[in-house]
Amino acid sequence: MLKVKIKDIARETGYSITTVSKAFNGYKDVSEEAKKHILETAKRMGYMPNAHARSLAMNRSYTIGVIFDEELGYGIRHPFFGAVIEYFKEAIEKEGYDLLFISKQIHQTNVNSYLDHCRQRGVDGVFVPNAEFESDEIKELLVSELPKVSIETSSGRTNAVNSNDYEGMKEIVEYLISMGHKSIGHICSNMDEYAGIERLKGYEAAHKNHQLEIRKDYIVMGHLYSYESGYEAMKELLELEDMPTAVAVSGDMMALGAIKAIEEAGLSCPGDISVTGYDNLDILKYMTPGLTTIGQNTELIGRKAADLLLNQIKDPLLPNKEVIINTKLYIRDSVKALS
Amino acid sequence: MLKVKIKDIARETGYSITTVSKAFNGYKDVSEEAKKHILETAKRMGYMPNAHARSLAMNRSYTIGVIFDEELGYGIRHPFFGAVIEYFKEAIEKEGYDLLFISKQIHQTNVNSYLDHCRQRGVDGVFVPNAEFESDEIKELLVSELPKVSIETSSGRTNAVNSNDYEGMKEIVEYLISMGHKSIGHICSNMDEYAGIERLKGYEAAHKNHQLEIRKDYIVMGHLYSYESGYEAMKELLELEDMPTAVAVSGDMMALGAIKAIEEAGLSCPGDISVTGYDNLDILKYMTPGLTTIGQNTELIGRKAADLLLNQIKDPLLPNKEVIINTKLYIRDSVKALS
DNA sequence: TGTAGCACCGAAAACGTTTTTGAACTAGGG
DNA sequence: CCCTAGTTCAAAAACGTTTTCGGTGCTACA
Repeated sequence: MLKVKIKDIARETGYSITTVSKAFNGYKDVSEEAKKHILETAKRMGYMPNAHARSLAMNRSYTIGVIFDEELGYGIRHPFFGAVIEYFKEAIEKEGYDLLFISKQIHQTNVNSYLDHCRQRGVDGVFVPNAEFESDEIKELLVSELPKVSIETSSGRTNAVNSNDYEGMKEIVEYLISMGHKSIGHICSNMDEYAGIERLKGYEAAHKNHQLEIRKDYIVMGHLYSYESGYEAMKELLELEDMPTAVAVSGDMMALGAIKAIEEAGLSCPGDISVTGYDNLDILKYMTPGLTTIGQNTELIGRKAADLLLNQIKDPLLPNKEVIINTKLYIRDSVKALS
Repeated sequence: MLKVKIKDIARETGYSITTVSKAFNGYKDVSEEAKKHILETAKRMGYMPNAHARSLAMNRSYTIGVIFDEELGYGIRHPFFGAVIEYFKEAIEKEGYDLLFISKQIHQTNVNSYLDHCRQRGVDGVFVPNAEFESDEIKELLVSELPKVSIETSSGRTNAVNSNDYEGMKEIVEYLISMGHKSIGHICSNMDEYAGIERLKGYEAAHKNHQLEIRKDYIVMGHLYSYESGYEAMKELLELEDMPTAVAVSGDMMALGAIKAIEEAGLSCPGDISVTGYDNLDILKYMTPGLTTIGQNTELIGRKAADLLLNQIKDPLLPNKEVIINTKLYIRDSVKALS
């Protein structure tokens, strides 16, 4: 009852297994009549191909593996990567692929590597959103022969899609400058990651472009984009004799923490100190003061990543590509104009 | 080079294919010596089993499908379901299963049903977080023979894990009452969903318990938990001659919208009107006023769902179960005590 | 009439496993 | 010395497809 297979349709229609299979797969050497007959009975009998058998025979699974390790333990809930993964998923689904989450464990096998797991599952390609989180595991994967695409890396080893973090931070700092700010602090994120490095460079570039001095003591480290680290970092800045009039923060959560610190010190944002964020979290538009920030185009990033990967799957000889997606400045109320 | 298979190990060790396979799968009829020899050469040669071949032979894929349709277009980013899926994923991965997202489309086949897709992919079980979103597609799936588990349903057709939405709303409304409030509004969410219905019941139960009148005009509909719908709903309440002193809102985003409406009317929360939310979004703890709300235990929900499903996969005769997970009240500053 | 080409079809090998069945051998008990 | 039971192994079928290769019959053309 359950499970009708090609053989059943062959028997029912009188054609051979070969012909039935061909009818499904668009081969030219099957007559219109046969094709119609086969397709109809297939439908009537509720036939559906067995993906495992198919993958085995074709060495092709129409499955994309996603490998997502990150330090915060957010997993899928990570506001940036979660969004990117969602859009990536939508894009590959449109092409008939399914998304498979690859874990380190695998059933009843002493395999403990992402790469092994991918090979075992026979995925057609891999998506590594957070490739910067460089365990040996990930490295091994990145140098493998599998078609793959990553986000926020730049190495030539993989297809990559990056946010233009350099320009993004440069733009928002120049916006601060245009609003009359001359002493601008920077709360940055981890310096072992693409994003953190690029954003700091952008901060510095904006200063150079406008002949502003870059002060070491105005640059303070945050950690993992957390609210708490933003709060602590801001406290450091507040202790300075000549505090900055504005702070460009490298993440929205950190910016919120920074604002909290400002308010606790009896000051106000933007009244006394202007603050900008980075990420454009969904929730921001509902908060007061509305945080001026840089938004990354997660939708385009996800879609573009899917593009690159799918293309390379279709044509494995395609060289790796890197594309850069522009960011966008969202102006709200957390920056005061200085006269 | 690439792809070493059982046959290669058989040739290398001198044992048969059968014995090699058995060595891997813990069969008793292979000597310790043989087993050791086989395992060692397998490791040396970098062997890994082909999951597709395995699935084909065993009719078992160690893959769980997740079907997630929701009306907001958030997908994975949905704050509640995203979290549940993440914890579910972690739980099944621990048992050696992988998570496969099931889309409606499938490669080169005119299949347009979730159920078909699941069968085609040969998943061992299905996770349907948002089963309440009842398209025919989903219904067809829910009555199928596949092991499955859902969230926020109650039908007996599937294993189900539910938040105790009834008790949750009852608790927070009773908290409002304990703070001296006697006229309490309710902004509710969609009435065609489990959560909306249960929460309204909880609101009413709290009133009955304390002999408070339930006023029809105090209950106003929100839509899809959106900020905007909360804003609009609150405006309706504000137009009443005798406004409530507190409003129990059925979702945090709607609550934020409600607060916005209150402030726009020149009133303050909690000064003039107290507001409570539902969901305990991560971001809330960083906002002012801190929203008093009910948190759902997404971690436990996800883990429990995994439990139920995995158990039924191991023993398909197991009857469907429903479990209820308790919620938790988070008291912050959006409720004023009335004297 | 012979032949080249075309349209249609099927046999069989291949994909890489698991699992059933039974064979060969060993040891132990009578 | 025979029989039984236990241990270790291998042959082969099965899982459900795809794909290569060759075969048949027909048409058209020289």
